Amino acid sequence: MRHGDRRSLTGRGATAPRPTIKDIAARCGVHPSTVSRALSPAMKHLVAADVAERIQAEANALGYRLNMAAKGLRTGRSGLIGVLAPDIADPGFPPVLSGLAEHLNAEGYATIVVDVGTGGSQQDLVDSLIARGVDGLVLATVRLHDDVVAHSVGASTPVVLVNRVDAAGELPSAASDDAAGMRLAVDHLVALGHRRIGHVAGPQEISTGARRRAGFEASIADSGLSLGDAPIEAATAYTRAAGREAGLRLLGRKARPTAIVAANDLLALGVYDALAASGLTCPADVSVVGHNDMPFVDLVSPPLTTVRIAQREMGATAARLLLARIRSPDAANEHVVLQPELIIRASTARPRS
Amino acid sequence: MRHGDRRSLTGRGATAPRPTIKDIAARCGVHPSTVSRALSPAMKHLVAADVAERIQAEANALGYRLNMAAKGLRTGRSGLIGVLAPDIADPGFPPVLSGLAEHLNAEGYATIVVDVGTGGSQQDLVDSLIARGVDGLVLATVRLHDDVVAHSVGASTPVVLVNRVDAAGELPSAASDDAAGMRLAVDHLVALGHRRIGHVAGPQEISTGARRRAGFEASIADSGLSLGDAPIEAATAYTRAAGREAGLRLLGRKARPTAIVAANDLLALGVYDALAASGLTCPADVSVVGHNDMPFVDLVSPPLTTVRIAQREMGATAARLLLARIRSPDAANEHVVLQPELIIRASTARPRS
DNA sequence: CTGAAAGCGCTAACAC
DNA sequence: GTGTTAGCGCTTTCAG
Repeated sequence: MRHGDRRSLTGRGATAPRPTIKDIAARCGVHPSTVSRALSPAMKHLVAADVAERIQAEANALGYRLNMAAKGLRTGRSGLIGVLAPDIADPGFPPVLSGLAEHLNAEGYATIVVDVGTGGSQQDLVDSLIARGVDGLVLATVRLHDDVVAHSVGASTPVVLVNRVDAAGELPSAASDDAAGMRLAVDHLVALGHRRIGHVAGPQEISTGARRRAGFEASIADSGLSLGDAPIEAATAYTRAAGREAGLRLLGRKARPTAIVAANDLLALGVYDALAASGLTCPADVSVVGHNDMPFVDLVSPPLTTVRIAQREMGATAARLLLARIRSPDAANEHVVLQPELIIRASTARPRS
Repeated sequence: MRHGDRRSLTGRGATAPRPTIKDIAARCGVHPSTVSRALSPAMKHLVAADVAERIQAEANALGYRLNMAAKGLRTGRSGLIGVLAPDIADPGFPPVLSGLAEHLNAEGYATIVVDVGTGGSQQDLVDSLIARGVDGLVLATVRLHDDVVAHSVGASTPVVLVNRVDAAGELPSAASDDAAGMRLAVDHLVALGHRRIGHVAGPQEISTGARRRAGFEASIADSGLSLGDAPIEAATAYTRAAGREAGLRLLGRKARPTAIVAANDLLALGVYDALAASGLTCPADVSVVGHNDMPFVDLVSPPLTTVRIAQREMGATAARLLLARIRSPDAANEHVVLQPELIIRASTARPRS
């Protein structure tokens, strides 16, 4: 189908209204419902081949486009999926979104992404998405104990979580194995000879923050190290600035750690800032490990050793879970946990002896 | 308005259908149209205060949400804006999107973003957005000579361009002043003493690629340098890999340039790769300048000197242009050009004497 | 195989 | 101020 043979936008003059199935019906001398059938792949078999062809031709000539709002009103399904994103400018999120959209588009759904930063409360945004008739919701923003979760459980619109989970595990989710990621990081540092390893934790009301912290503590204990030699400072947000603050606090401790594992890459970059501010160098004085492997951390100085999480796959999985929920709303809760991978670069080295 | 006092999602049981104005009307003993009026801020003044209040209360109690599809079908306006993005994972785009969405949300519009990478042809995506009834379109993907532009001119759905322009300037646009940006870059290098300055150009079918190249040539000429000493290699795409290839070609020239200005930051990072592969160091052997100032280029090694473009403002401007177009479709074409700024970091230095 | 009729939820004339 | 009526564009029984 070439583009030239339909007049999509132009050609009808700037003011002509969009053609409807009625217009096509009139020109073909058939009833609108016949046009509807001919133009619907699923119902096309119910109409005579020659008639269907004539209708199709006329539709193309007119540049006809199905009105999804009308269809949605009639069928009760909009083909829209709402996505609540933490902050679209956060470099960590786009890959997830990309995996999500790709999967959803393939099934005929369009995604409408709302940045939580710019709007009102999370619940209001969810409500406005519901008002738009979304067939499902993907939340990438929930806190461990979050009102939206309570409101979403058993709701008529299916909801899945991505990148984060709720404390009670009441909603289906696709997330990375945070504990495994921290184990990878800690084991790597221990193998290098580090014995005093600090942690810049993420916000504790967010599952990644809490679980990575817990994973850190468990790994330290399992390595036979004392938790007393594993100081933790929690950052107030997943930002470079908050990482710097927490990093500074960690470096100010009496027994300065020889390595720091951060709950994510942004925090790790903040730790770089703290190191610079303290006149220390990485990895000579302090080794640093991040989490997520966001774009370009291989280019910073020094290139960041980090735990790579499967972001695109996480998005694709969330899409799959949501689609399953839409088809059978009462299916059991599935929590998909994706395995991370340690990417060793130049920010980690043996401690000074 | 607290969240507790409405039951939005839960509380009606998982299977109950969403309440409609009819339900509210029945419970309040009024006609549906009265409910419609009471719930519409613009029409509320037409209904008695006490009745309006009762209706509002009942709506809250029921967790009623306006059905936008139905409203849109009736009014012909969906409150949806379609955005065609080049690649959501490209770190340059999110700030634009963020500025766009913020502005649009404030006016009650939701944005539906489609990644051109994952779908079919650009025109098909536009058509599907039109089928969804979008009130306007923002294209961040057009090439200089692009069919979509021809199809969009005089179309019934307003279209604006962001970050890019079409060759004939037929559509309203918000973009950075590419020529001014290149002048900033070239002047800076000339002031440092460079006399052989190369350019890694972007794809020439894209306005930024073509205009930055033209701006580069003009600046070189105006600086009194010979174009013979200003070799240019065009990259095939705005990617780090393409930048590396083009950079390698530039560095392979007989008279190697002492400085390279890249058409964007991703290409500049590719030039870093090319330098590393050639055993050269930046800025000692070759200075590098990027364009866009995308997130974290201040952290790469060496921190990148680059031309900062006003991305959020670009998005906000595009939103403004689109809203203006929606209100008066026949307004004159406006091309807003935003001024860039040179951010000097450590990738540029005096040439070796 | 095709036509007729009804209605999804909402708004906007137009009455009273 | 409020009710009545009609219809946006589409799908889907139900007849024939």
